[in-house]
Amino acid sequence: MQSKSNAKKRETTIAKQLAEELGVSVSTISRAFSPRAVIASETREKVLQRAKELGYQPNPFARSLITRKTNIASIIVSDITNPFYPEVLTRLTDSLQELGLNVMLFVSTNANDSDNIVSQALRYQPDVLIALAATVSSKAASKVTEAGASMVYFNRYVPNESVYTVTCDNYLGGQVIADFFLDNGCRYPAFISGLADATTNRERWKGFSERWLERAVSEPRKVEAGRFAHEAGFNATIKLLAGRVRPDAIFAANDLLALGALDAVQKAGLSAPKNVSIIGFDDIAMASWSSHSLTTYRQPVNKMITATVDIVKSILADKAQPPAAIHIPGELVVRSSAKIANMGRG
Amino acid sequence: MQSKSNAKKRETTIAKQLAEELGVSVSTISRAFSPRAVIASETREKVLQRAKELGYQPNPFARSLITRKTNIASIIVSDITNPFYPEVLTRLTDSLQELGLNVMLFVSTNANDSDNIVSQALRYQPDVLIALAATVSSKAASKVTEAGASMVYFNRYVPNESVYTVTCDNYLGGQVIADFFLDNGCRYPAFISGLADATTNRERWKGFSERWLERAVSEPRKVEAGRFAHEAGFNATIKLLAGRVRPDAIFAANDLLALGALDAVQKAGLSAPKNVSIIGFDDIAMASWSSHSLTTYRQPVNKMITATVDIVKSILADKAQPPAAIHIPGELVVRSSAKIANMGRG
DNA sequence: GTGAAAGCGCTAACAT
DNA sequence: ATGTTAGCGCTTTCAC
Repeated sequence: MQSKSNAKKRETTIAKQLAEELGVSVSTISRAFSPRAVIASETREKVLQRAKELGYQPNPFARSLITRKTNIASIIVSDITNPFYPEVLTRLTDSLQELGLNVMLFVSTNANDSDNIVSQALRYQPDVLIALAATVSSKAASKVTEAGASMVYFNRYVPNESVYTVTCDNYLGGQVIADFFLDNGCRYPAFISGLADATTNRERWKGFSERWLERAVSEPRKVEAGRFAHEAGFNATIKLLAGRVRPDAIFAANDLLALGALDAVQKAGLSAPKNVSIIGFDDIAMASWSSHSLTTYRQPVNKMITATVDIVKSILADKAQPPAAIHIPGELVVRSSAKIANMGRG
Repeated sequence: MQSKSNAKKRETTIAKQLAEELGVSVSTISRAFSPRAVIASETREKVLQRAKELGYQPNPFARSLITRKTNIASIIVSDITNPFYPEVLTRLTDSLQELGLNVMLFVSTNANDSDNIVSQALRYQPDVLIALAATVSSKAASKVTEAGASMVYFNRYVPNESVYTVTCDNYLGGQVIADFFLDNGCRYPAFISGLADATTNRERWKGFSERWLERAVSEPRKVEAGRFAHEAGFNATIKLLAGRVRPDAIFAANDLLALGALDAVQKAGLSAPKNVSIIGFDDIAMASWSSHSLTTYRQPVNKMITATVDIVKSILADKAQPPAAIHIPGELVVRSSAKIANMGRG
């Protein structure tokens, strides 16, 4: 049957053609494409130019079969409904591309799947793996090290394991927000928790509640929204407002939850910051829209990406770098969803 | 220097080990992993099980070097600030994974780059390329065909070229929105245009303006926002409202623009739908939030993804499938940002 | 500085 | 049903 459409038959490979046409050997062609190979620069020029005309580039599969470097970075994400991540994903990919890495993308839809997805990713022997907002089981994590690969966790922290981690300083963020509420006269704080297991969620709560208890007697309430989503934040807040003591300060584990909280407050006939102050976490684009004007703790995306890329570079250079956890401070962006006390000047 | 960290030295390859241990040849190992190869099922079982224990999987590079199938799908995206696309990206990736394809991700940051990015993608000889919300030059497009690969355009239309295209029926959407405005008594329509070159943008405007002119005498105004972004929609609307004749109906080329328009209307001391009706396009998650409650034309994401995956399947099965353009109708989701006329019943 | 030869890990004829 | 052989497209010793 084999119709004519099977274009790739036997055309003596472009590389060989090229070699013949230029009167050199295939090795020379190869050397022309290896920046560090010894070759007369004129020869290289000649080869490279003609190759460009022909649209020839060395086959990366054949190449990595022998070099044992794939130039592949695998990014593993779980479901990214949070608008914070798409930007991170594209910018990270862009940066990695500039490093000469090609990105393979793996999404793990349900948490159970993550182990599976990791071994899938490992098949391509990536030079480096990056877990983006994905929680990876320690079983899967050890598979990675077994395979001799390195993994960088972006915005997830793996406790008790020696791994590369880049996160915003979530604990500090929680503290800063507690301070802000306290400094501005709030008394009855509540925390809306997103994905309970996520380390981001836990650290933010930890910083917030610990700082609060250091400075005040009241204890922050905590309500589980279950997910990082607008609707979840909305529902949690409705529940919160129906309680006996209405909170006057709500810290939501991320902006999506906080925006849900804002809507719930309005739905309840109240308003922020008049009746209740609301602060989120991330500083996604929507937070600054005038319809929301959300006070939030901004994640230092640029620095986080730079730090990640630096780690990747060091891994590429020498796998023996010791893993380190990097926590980068963000900054509180004050908008109108949280009240500011009238404090006398001077 | 070569420190000990260079874990991969010479361990006779797992495949050979396996073969020896099981007393079979490497070909048999290979056959066990080829679902359609002839091999005794017991032998296969035996191999597969032991392989699993050892964590062995065939090296995809070596494999595709000979099979000339890479099992790779390359997705090319441009900057995806529109929250519509992350979801598409992850779900598409997920579906492709289920098909046994691995996804390579390429982002083209500035438009000039797109040609470059395409040839980058082509190096890996993907079984199929998918352009996601990315405008690819026809030069780059022909490179793809030259390389014997197939490309599917998601939400972009390439005029005058025979390619695989899956889009929402943008023209129809524009018409439906014009009809809605007209049926509900609007008289002075305006269109907020996003990325002027994007085919989505153009088709929506075309459907909208043509239908309007069919049914009414007034001609829709059109203002260029330049990008698909909240701020751009905001600014465009401010300009629009400052004009001599204030529009009573605004169709924004996508939801992000429409949400910006909503904020601008409020900023101007007006309100939707009282003073002006606003309709967007996409139905992103935020559109349904009570703080926005945006009437919008919903893109049939599920169907669009399914259609794309179906095309990919057919390409995988036989490259000679004739290219086709698929335009899938969406549906108008009526919320409170656009007024509904009191029309008598019965 | 360059060519010849070997071989990366695998699959696909061709035997048996 | 399985083993043997050849070779995918490249890089890398090793000669020269």
